[in-house]
Amino acid sequence: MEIKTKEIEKKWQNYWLEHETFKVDNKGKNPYYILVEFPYPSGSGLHVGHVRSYTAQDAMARMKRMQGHNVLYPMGWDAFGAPAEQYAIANHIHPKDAVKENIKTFKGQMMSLGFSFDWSREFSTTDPEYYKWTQWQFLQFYKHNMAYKEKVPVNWCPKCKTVLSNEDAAGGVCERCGSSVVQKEKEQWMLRMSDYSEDLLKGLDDTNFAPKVKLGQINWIGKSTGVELDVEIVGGGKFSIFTTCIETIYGITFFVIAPDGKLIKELMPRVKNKEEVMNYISETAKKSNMDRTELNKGKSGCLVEGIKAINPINGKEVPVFLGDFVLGDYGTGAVMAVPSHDERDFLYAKVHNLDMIQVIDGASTTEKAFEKHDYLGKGCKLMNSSEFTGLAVEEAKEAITKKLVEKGIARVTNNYKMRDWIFSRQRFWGEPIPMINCPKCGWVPMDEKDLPLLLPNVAEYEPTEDGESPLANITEWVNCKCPKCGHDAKRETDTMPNWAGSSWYFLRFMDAHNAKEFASMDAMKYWNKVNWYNGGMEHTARHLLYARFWVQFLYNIGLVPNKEMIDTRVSHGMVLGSNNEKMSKSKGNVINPDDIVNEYGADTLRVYEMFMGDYEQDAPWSTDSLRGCKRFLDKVTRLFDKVNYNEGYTKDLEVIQNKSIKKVSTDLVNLSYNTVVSTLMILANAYEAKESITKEDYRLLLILLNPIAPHITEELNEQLGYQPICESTWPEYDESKTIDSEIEIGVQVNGKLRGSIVISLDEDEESIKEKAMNVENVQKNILGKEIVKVIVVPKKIVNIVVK
RNA sequence: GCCUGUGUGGCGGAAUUGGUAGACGCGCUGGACUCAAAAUCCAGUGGUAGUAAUAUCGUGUCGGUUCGAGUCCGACCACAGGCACCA
Repeated sequence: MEIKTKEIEKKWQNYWLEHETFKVDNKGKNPYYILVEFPYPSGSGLHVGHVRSYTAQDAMARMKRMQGHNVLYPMGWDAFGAPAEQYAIANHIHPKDAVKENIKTFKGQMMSLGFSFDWSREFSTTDPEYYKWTQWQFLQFYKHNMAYKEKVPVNWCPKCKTVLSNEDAAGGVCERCGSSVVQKEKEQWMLRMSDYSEDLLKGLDDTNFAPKVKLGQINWIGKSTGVELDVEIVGGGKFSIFTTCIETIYGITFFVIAPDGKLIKELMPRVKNKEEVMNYISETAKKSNMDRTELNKGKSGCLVEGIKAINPINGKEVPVFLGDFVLGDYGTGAVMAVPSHDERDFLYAKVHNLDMIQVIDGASTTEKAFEKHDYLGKGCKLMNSSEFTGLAVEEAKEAITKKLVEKGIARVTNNYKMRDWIFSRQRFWGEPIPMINCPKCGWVPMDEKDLPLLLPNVAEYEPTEDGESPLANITEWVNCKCPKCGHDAKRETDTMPNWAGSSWYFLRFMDAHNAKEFASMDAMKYWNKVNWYNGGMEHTARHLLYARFWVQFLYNIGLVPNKEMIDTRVSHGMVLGSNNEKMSKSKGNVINPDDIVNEYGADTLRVYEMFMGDYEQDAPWSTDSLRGCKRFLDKVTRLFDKVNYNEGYTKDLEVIQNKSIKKVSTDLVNLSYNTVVSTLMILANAYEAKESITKEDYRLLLILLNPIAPHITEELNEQLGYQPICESTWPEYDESKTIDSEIEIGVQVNGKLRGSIVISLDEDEESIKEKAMNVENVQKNILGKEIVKVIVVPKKIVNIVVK
């Protein structure tokens, strides 16, 4: 049998397209929704990493279809974002044109790999028919008081001239351009995501996310339970602090407040060293949160002269400091400092030469101790704490809380790390925020019937110097009438973050061309949930949380059928370069899937990417291993010439065939793609060892291999004279035929392997023992020794214990 | 620092509930076929010793539990990713 790879791959890709093999309707039995993260269509084309996850889910989709499921496996484009905008600015074209080109490239590449996407549901987040609904949903957020505009300290990238969310400014550098991020105050649209902290936490119970994914979400939400405590200021006024260690309250020797918070502004009139304080505040403003929290181990800060605070438990007056390690937007923006029992406070106290009072006995308070982390005082008792002295830490926590709560100056509260979602971007290439600023009415939402609010059709634009969106310069676009009073007004020029469109795209796939709604309730009820969502680990915190928040909001206003619309979430490892580093142009280790498809064929690339390693772990590229997969497919092809004219299956292949069906069927849904391939290699090897095999033997191998290598298997199957595999059913296995009648088990003496015996499945223990004892090498090792006991583990092992 | 992963041959990696460690593939060595090469096929391939049977060591390190540990427990080390003076 000779196979012309390029021709047959094209042939079957056309067949699937012409027959609309993978197009699904929103009806029928067993709906099953498999989703892979849709790509950002960058200028560099499809990455071999995309091929890995798309192939994996494609294989699952193909099997599920053959098993009788109505499988939705859609694909689209997440095409708003900075790179397209920057490319467009540099080349003086409209980003939509650049995006159109890139999508064409991506789609062609995907086509050449034979993915079984339902292309009838394709869309891009940049299509006006799509972003109309993203804007519409924003209006729902606004109308339900979930969107608001507020001046907040934000991360500012001086190069991109835009604000970044905390997530985007990780490491103190702009995720996009690498410039240092500075802090700046700016009016931003915000979504009240923090209102959903508890729901987002609880909702995880209704999902089947992988444990590490759930943990990622939990850590991001960052719930902690503690006490919010009112602190009086000498001479009037008060502020609040949040602490999780209220039991150390007698150890307070100072308070620290955030230089970027509201409190210090309020106190300013009473501050004696205004100049010093102002200087420190402006110094802090230059730093990103990362600078403040990580790099500044020196514990910078300054005393706020003229302000003294009163420890509410004992009336003691202590000084108040500014310290940039306290963040204005977390907790209350102020902390109580107990240098004896908190490492951070300890270091701060050392630098500023402040008092320390030990209040937990046995928890030592030296630098060494903090290094060894024994300052938590677990199981230790309180000291220097008035009537609470002698209580264990946990008891004291409860008792002190009770007393303060009864006094009406403290509340038990939960605090969450997760903040509201900064939803504005000062960019051109995003969904325009459909809000109008009227000098008379203030912010007025656009009329829903006027959506979509289209981006202007201009190819020339630059970011403004003051950081406004490029849209601000396009006056004919900006100027409009107030929908409420008709007065001259101006549009919001900020656009949405690129997370917006991806927060609900999986809902749109359920009903991709609905012109009346973002998706009909009927369609969403039919598919019910995304059964299986695959993506990169880097998206399991941000994107997944945004998407869940978005869905929960839609659920609360009655627009989606479930509070969680994604059931299982799994993540895959990266495909690294052959040098074990991330692929990048600068490192010269990039593999272009087109080259591989051209030289070896799509099937070979698909098999290799499944075989390259543990799907959930990173794996380096190896062209040698790829060639091995090509050889495997050649071997499968050669087996065609072994086919005889006998009916049915070959009897003595029965066990390995049933084993293979079982293994492939289960491994394909357990992310064990690499062992699917090895199982099929073993099956092919077994076939090869035969003089000849039957048509049905051969076809079984082809069907099992089809999800991973769909082209070649369809072709060989057709040559055999069968109907296409994609229109066939998946084989079932007979459990009783998956077990060999005779198996070999090891024999150990004192836990060391000394030989092996072959036993039948129903062999009784006595007979097994006898066989084990008679093994020559076992005899040698037990000679002259007392047999203490003989352990026989059925079907596993025999261990003879001697002394 | 914290959280989460991951450490198994020359390489990628296998190994349901603890039960013959290294499946499968790559690479390498030797051989067959060939004028030759490619392709293919056959044999071998964790280290050490030995012609061999076999012995011994061996799943990041050190301990422990067990008849038996890659797998369980306790300390630690290294690497990767994420988060963070989070009070």
